Formats: sequence, C-alpha cells, structure tokens
Amino acid sequence: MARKRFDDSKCSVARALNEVGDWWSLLIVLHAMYGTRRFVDFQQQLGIAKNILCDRLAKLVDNDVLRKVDVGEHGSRFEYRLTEKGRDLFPVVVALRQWGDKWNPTPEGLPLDLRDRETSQPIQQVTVQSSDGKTLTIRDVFDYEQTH
Amino acid sequence: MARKRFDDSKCSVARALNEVGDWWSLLIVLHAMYGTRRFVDFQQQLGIAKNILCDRLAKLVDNDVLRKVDVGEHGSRFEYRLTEKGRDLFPVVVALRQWGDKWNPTPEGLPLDLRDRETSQPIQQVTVQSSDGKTLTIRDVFDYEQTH
DNA sequence: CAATAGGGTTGCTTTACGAAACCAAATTGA
DNA sequence: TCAATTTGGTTTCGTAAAGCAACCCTATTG
Repeated sequence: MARKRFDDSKCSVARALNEVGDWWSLLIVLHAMYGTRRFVDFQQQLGIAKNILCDRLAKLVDNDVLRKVDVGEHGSRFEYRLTEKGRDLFPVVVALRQWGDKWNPTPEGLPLDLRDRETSQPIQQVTVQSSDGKTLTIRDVFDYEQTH
Repeated sequence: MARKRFDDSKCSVARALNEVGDWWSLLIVLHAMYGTRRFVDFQQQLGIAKNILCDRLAKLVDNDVLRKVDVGEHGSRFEYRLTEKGRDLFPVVVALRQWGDKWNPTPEGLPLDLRDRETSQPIQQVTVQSSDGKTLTIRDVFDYEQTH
C-alpha cells in the first residue's frame, strides 16, 4: 500500500511534516534562509539530484512555502524565494540546528553558534515560554511524567 | 544509488534530520511527549505498521533519543521513554506544531492552542531571540535579503 | 488455556533517488 | 548571422529503499 499521507490528519504536526518532513525539503528551506535562490545553487550546495530538487521545489511552491519568481528578461529565468509561510519556519530550523549542534557536534568540535548580526552577540537557545516569559518544559505543557 | 545519508555532514541541521527527519520519527517523539510509552499504544495512535514502528523505535534508541526500559517482572515488557536528548526536541516539536496550526489549520478551525498547565495561560509563540530578549528574524541572523 | 504484549519475517507495492538524456532559451564566437 | 556552447530546468529510467499487510513466534497476563 502507498505510504501514508497526513494531509487530513487531525494532528497539526503531522500535517506540517507532510509538507516539510522529508529528507530534503527542510534543507532546501534552510538554504533559502541562507540566501540561496537559484536552482543550480541549491543543487550544488545540497548535492541533490536535479530531478529530486525539481520535485521538491515544485511541492514547496505548491504548499506555498516557496514562490517561483520569473526574473528573466524574456522569461525562463527563475528564482525560488521564501514566502511568509516559509520564513515562518525560522524558529523550527534554528531549534533543529541548535539541537543538532548540542547533541551531534562536529568531530572538529567547533560550536559555530548563530549570532545577532547587529550586536554580534550569540542568539539565545530557542525555548518554549509561558505568557510571562518563563521557560516551559514538557511537563508544564503536556500531561507527561518522567519517573526518571 | 542509495539514498543520501547525512551522518557526517558539516551541517548540523542535516545531521539532525538524519536522526529525526523521516516521516515517522518526529511523530513518535511527539507522542512520547504526550505520554505514550508502550509499543501497542504508539502503534494504535499513529496507525503505523508494526515493522516500521519496530525499526523506528530501534533507531531512536540507537540515537539515544529514546531509552528502552524493561518494566516486566521477568522481562519482555518494555517501555520507550524519552532521554534528555529526546526531551530536548520539545522546542522543535512545539515550533512545528505552531507552524502547522497557523498555516494549515484544521478544517474545523479550532485553534486548540497549548497552555501552561499551571496557569492555564496560552504559551507564547516559539521565536528566535537575541541575548537581550528581542525577537529576531532571518535577516537579523543570516545574510538574507528579501526584495519582497 | 485464552488473550495480550512485543516483536520478527515474508511478500508485495509504492516511493525516493541518482544518472543521464533531453530541451528551450540565452550566450558566445566566427 | 548562424552554428556551437552554456545555462536552467524537465523527463525518463532503473534501482534501492520505504512502507503496509499478514502471518508467526515467544512470553506474560488473566
């Protein structure tokens, strides 16, 4: 039987994963955030096969995460730019990157943290916060208990 | 040729996706945060085939996201519990859920937001923040420009 | 002894993926 | 000016992997 799809799942995480939950899509979004816009640049930076890139870009455009913009003089030159929906994945990507840096650091061990370009200060760890700014754990939000 | 793997990628997002970037893994982690611990409960709640669940649980245990705990009197009763590494995915999951709620709301349209159980107040949107607490955009962190 | 939990195995279909061919528009260059 | 090449992207194809269903097996619970 076909792979299960989550388009109509009642779980919004499942629906989100349906759009950006495969191997390549979130990496494409990440590189779009780095500033990449052109097909060939995505291809070279990611080392992805052209047909797969083609497919993923089309799906991301379909899902309104990217926008395909004609930038050619007479057509046939395109750029893929993040929509607001795509830009809204910023916290997801940063949280994932911080998680990867913390738990799977490079063998070289350089932390290479992200910084606020204006102040050159490292950014904060992405956390879940209550309305008054306290950092929340799983226990505070879900009915989750950990008997260590 | 085989699917590309990112174990040794210099990009920590790629390495992270290598561990939790497939269709099922993050949903399993999510349900573990909801409180699910048992094989059959995961299977029924997710509607996942048993061998796939088996495989994913083993990989998550291998990657130290889950811990397999023997809770039987004489063995053969197990629970899968989040490790600290697994619990550390909390901001990722919440950010993804908020993104899904915002951009792919349920047809019924109920926001069904997350709340701090102690105060019953809705939690904040997960954001990327500077060291002094300002919310940062992509532009503030990456060399990203958007010509609208 | 029956039912349930926690898997493992087999068989089959669908998808993901890379390689490479293909193609139209743009550029080069003679 | 007109063939040759490059750029940007799509299509085709063969293979490897993902995925589901169904059956099996052991140990525990009741």
